[in-house]
Amino acid sequence: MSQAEENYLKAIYTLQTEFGKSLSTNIIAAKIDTKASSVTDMLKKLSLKKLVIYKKYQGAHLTKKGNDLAIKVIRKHRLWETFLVNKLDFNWNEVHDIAEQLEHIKSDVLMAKLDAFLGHPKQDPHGTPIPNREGVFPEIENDYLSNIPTDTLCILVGVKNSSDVFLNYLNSKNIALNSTIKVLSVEPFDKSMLVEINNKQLLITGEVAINLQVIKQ
Amino acid sequence: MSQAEENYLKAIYTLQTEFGKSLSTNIIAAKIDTKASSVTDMLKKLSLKKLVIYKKYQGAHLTKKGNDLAIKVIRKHRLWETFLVNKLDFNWNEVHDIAEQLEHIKSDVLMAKLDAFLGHPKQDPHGTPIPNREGVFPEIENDYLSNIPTDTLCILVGVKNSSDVFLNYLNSKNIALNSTIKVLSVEPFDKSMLVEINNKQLLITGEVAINLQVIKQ
DNA sequence: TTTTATTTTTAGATATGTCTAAAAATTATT
DNA sequence: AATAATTTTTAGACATATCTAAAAATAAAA
Ligand SMILES: [Mn+2]
Ligand SMILES: [Mn+2]
Ligand SMILES: [Mn+2]
Ligand SMILES: [Mn+2]
Repeated sequence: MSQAEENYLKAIYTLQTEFGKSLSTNIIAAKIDTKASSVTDMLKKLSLKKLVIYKKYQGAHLTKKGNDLAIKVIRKHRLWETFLVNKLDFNWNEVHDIAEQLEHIKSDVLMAKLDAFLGHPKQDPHGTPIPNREGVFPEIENDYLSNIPTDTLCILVGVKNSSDVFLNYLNSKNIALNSTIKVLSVEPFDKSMLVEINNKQLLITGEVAINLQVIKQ
Repeated sequence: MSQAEENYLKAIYTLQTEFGKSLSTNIIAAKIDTKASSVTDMLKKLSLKKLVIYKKYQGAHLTKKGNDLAIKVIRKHRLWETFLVNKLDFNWNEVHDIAEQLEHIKSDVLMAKLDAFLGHPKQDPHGTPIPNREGVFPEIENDYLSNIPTDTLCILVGVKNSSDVFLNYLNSKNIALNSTIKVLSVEPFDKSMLVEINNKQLLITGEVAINLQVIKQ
C-alpha cells in the first residue's frame, strides 16, 4: 500500500459516510485536491487490488477489504493526533498535517504500543472517535451544546467541525477541550446563545453551538 | 527532499566517516542495496541540488548543505529510536526499521517537541550520540570494555556495533543497557574475558569486548 | 427526441526512482 | 605499452502518480 493509495481509501471512506454508496470521480478529486483523470487511474488500480468496486461512468465504493484498510489508516491518524496533543503538547489545530504523514508509517506493533502508551484513547483531540484494533468505532454520546438546557453545567469533549478556521475561532475565545460551559440564555429567533465559559460571558451563534460536543456534568 | 534523497545523503554521510572523502558508486550501491547505475542517476540529481560534489568516474562527497541535511536525518532517526525504546517499551533491536520510516517525517516543530519530551537525550538506545538542533554531536567518552582493568565495576552505556545479530547475542546473554559489568580476568592470548554480569559469570571474546561501550562506576 | 452541457475516460506527456544490458572509462596485469 | 579485468556511465525500459487536452459517455435542456 502506497501513501497515495491510503489517502484515496481514506477519502473514499469519509465521502461514503457523507454521500452514501457510489462516489463520482469529481467528488473524490475535489476531496483529494487532484484531477478527475487522476482519480480514474487510481480507481482502476484500487479495483484491480479488490479495494474498491468500480465500473466505468458508474462511480466507486469500498469493498470490505478497502473499508478495513481505510479504517486502519484513520485509526493511525487519530492515535498520532492524540499523541501529538496529549504527549508533545501540540495545540489541537496544529496536528492534522503531521498526522497526515504519520498515518502512513507501517508497523502494527508500533500502533499497538502507541495505543497502550496513550491509555487506549477512545477519542482524538477533536473528540472524534478512534476505532479499535478490530476497526470498531466506540459508541460516543453525541450531546451538542445546542441541545443543552439553560443553567446546566457541561464540559467540552469534542468538536463536530475540526477545520482550522473553527479551531482558531475557539482558540481566540479561549474555548478548549475540557472547558466548562454553562448556557445562560438562548435566543429563540436564531438559536444564538449567551454562555459562560471560564467565568466569562460570551455570545455564540447557533452554528457554533451545534459544533460543540459536550457532556453534562 | 524525497525519502530516497534523504536515504542517499545519510548513506553517503556514514560511508564518508568510514572511508573518507570520495565514494564510488559501487560502495554507495552496496550500502543502500541498489545498483550502481541507480546511484549514478541519484548523484547527478543531488549534484544539481548542490548537495553532493560529483564528477564522472571520480566518486562523490557531501557539500556543507548535504552534510547538514544528512545530520538532520540522522538526528531524527536517533530521536525516534529513543522514543520507541524509552517511551513505547520497544527492545533496542526492534527499532531501526521503524525509525528508518519515521526519520522522513517533515516537521521541525515536531522534532523540537519530541526532543524536549525525551529530555534532550544525548545518546540513542544503542549509545550512539544524537546531534543537537545545530547539528553538533555531543562529546561522549568512548571507554570500551576491552580497555577496562580487572575488578573495576562499570555500566554498559552503548554498543559500537548495533547490528541485529550482535544485539540478539547480547539479548540471549541478558546483557542490556545499564547492565553492571565487572572484568574478572583477561586471557592475554586472545583478549577473551571472563566477566560478571548480573551476578553471573560469562566468557566473552575480545571481539565482543571491543564493541561494548561502558563507563566506570 | 434531438441538441446542448456536463461528467468521465482515454491518450499522451512529465517527473521520480529503479532496473538490465551495452558502451565507455579506469585500473590492473601481463 | 598493450591487453585484460573491473568499474562506471549511458541507453532504454518499467512502475507509480500526476497532469493537459481530446474523445466518449451520460445527464440536462430545449
Ligand atoms: Mn486530522
Ligand atoms: Mn496522508
Ligand atoms: Mn538505527
Ligand atoms: Mn529511511
